Amino acid sequence: MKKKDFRAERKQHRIEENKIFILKAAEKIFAQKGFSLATMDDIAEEAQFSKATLYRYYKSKSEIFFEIIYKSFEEVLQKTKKIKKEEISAEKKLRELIYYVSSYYHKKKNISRIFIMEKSAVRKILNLNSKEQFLPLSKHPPIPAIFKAKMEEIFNIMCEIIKEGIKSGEFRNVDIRNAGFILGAMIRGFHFRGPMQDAEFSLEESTELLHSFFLYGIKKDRKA
Amino acid sequence: MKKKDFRAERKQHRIEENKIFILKAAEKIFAQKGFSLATMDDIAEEAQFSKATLYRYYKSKSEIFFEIIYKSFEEVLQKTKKIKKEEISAEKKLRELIYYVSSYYHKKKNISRIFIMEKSAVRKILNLNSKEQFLPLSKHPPIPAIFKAKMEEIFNIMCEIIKEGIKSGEFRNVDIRNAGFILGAMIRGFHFRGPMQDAEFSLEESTELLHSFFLYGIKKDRKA
Amino acid sequence: MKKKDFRAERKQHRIEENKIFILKAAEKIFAQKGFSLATMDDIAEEAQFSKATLYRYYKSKSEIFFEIIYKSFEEVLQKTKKIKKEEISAEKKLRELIYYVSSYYHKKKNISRIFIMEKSAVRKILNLNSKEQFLPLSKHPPIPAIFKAKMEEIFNIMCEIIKEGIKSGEFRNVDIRNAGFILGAMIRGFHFRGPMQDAEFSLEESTELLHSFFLYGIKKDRKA
Amino acid sequence: MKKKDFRAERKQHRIEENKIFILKAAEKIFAQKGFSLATMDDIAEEAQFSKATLYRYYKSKSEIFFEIIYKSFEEVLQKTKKIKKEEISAEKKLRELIYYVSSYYHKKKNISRIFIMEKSAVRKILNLNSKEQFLPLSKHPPIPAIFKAKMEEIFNIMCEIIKEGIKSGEFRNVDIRNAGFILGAMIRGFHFRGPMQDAEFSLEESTELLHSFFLYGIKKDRKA
DNA sequence: TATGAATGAGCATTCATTCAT
DNA sequence: TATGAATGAATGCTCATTCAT
Repeated sequence: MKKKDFRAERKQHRIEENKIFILKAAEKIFAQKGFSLATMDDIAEEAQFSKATLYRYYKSKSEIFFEIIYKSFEEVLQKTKKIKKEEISAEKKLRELIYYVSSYYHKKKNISRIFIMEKSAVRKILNLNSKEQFLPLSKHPPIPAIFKAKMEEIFNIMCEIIKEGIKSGEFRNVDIRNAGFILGAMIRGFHFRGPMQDAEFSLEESTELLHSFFLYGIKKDRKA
Repeated sequence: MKKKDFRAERKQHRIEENKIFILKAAEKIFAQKGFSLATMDDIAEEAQFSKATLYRYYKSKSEIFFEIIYKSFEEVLQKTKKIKKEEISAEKKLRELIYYVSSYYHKKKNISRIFIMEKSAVRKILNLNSKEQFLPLSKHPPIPAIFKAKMEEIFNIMCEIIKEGIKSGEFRNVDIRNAGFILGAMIRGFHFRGPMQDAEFSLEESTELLHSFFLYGIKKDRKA
Repeated sequence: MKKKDFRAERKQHRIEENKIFILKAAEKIFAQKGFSLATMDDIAEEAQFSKATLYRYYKSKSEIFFEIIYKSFEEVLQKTKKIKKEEISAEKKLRELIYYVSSYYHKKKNISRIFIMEKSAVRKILNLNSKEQFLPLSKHPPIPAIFKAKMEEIFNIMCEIIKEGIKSGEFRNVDIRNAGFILGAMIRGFHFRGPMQDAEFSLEESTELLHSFFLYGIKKDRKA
Repeated sequence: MKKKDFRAERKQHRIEENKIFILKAAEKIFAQKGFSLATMDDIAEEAQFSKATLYRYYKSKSEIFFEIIYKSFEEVLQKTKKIKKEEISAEKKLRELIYYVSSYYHKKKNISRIFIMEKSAVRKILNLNSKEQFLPLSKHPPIPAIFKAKMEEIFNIMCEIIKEGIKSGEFRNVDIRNAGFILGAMIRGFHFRGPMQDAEFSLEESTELLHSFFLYGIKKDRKA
């Protein structure tokens, strides 16, 4: 009995490993080529599996991409939650947030690019994966909803940190959601430069810069 | 002789008109579908030319895209120069700049997305225009000097406006290029939200928000 | 003006020719391999066009097959109508009918095989051409009215010929539709032998045989 | 020793059972989808075995199909022989034959369709069983003697029944083999209607119809 | 010049079959 | 023995680009 359990477990483990391996390979390829230009052959070669094998693990190219994005979101959400709970000043939380999101963008720069940018590709992907949306077939709930929800959750946490700062008197009494928006935009925009702006900042420099400008602005004198 | 000149001129004019017409059509399609998903058939249909005719005017799909981007840059550069020369405070110039760039992004949202984001599409595009280059896959493609130059020119103008503000005492004594960077990032990031964030701001609201946060930050108290 | 008309006409003609050429090639291939085993590559090679060109003329493999069947039906229907109108005895009409249908089966043996036999392939084909239909999987697919109508028309003409014969006193007073059914079955079955029955009859022999056996089944008066 | 024998026997028995079980499943799937469209996955799922296990019992998809057809033939042959030996009039034997063959077609409708119709599938199948043969594409494949022999045996029995009838004065003095041919054709054609002819006859009705039409074609003496 | 026609090179996906445990 | 995993070889279909008129 035990043996069998172990075996099943190991098998499950192998499957999980392979799926992750494929995901890694796919991520690399997607990052290099974007969604449309990436081919299953590329991914297969990178993953050192045959193309057909890819299809044992994932139903389609779209599903692979979907999975990558999904895991990304989840990861960011978890980390963001953790930061929020720490017992430090709002300003410090902000810094940590900026640092983490920056590092995330740094790591996943190109994948997130695709998601944020290849608008109609993404639309296609999500449509394809949710044509059967009227049937609760797969484990993933109706697609756009889940992403939207996760995005909002992340955004809300950002807002709450800002709120804390206002309450504690650290921050001005700005519109919270607008501020959240601006912060998100700054970080995003900072890491999504075009293919020709190559000024390089270290993670620390990036964080420092973003943090400082978001906190202080550039105006010399301020009324409130 | 004169007659011929006129004829040639008119012909040249017609050609120019057609090229622009094609560009407009292509822009619309690229905006809708991104680079990879847009087909020459789509563009031809939109432009009401035959596909083959497109190839009379442009060597390739890539070249069309290239041309669109190129004209965009030129337009932004001219406008930016104009703003700089106006006789108003740096703060006001900044506001105008934000307003203009925002409106630009608004108009060309999807096209600029593609340029900024579809990294390997861009690589492909630009390669075609300079076939001798075999680039390493890992880095930004070596961009034709012309683009780089234009970008820098735009960026420099932004920096000069900030510099003016510092000189005139309007702005804090921040690092100019960093500030320019942050400003660019904010605007860019503000207009490049993912496919599911749909908060909408009017152009005026956007400008106000960006301007205000860039100027003042969110911190309540400031030392310098 | 005239020139243009001619040109357009000639062009239209060329298109029609090519379509027919492709159809011929496809028919040959389908006959050799059946629907599923026939590939677009096969057809393209046979037609001496590139595969992509096939798709200029027909939207899909299914459509090609569909077209072949459709034209077949039409041809048979026309011929059948003509036979019915001739001013000869019912018995002779029957013979002509048998002769014609036999020659038709002979020519199109394998194509008609596919249509009559590759049930689920046909279902697939026809579904594709009429997506609006949601069929129960268990039964015959609701076929485009057009096919059903044509088939019935043909069948009805057969019945009418039999009816004529009964009225004229040539035939026994059998159930007309049953007799029609049997006649159809005889001819069909005669020409659809398995892949290992290779007794060969000439067209005349086939006709004679079928006619004689069918007739002496329903003929009222007989010598021997 | 004895023990071992039992074990071996039981094992053999299990194997036989499994083979039959697989055959049943395959038959169902083939009937639903035809040869080409049926996948080993389908069959495996239906048989509740793993795909690989199928290959333990049969070398290929083709072999499975082959086996199904083979058993069919054998069954028909046995039954036909039995009918022939019965001590009843030729007319009655004919009726029994028609009844049995009809019921057989009814049961195996789709399988027999495939065999009779999917010409090149059959060629493929049978080739696999005799790899040395490279056949011209235009003609019937050289079929294993065994099939041909069985078919002929069945056909011969039909002929002999007709012969009996002629001898006994029940039937006209027709060409025996031709009559056999026509009978076969009638039954076959009756049960192989296209996908759109859906007149339904009960087994009894079918038999009655076929018998009556065939008989009154060859019967010497008739009342009406 | 303008364009309908033609195509080579791909691409996502499938499936019969083999392999390793 | 039974099977989950792996894959080579296809296959239908697409699309940027070229050709011929």
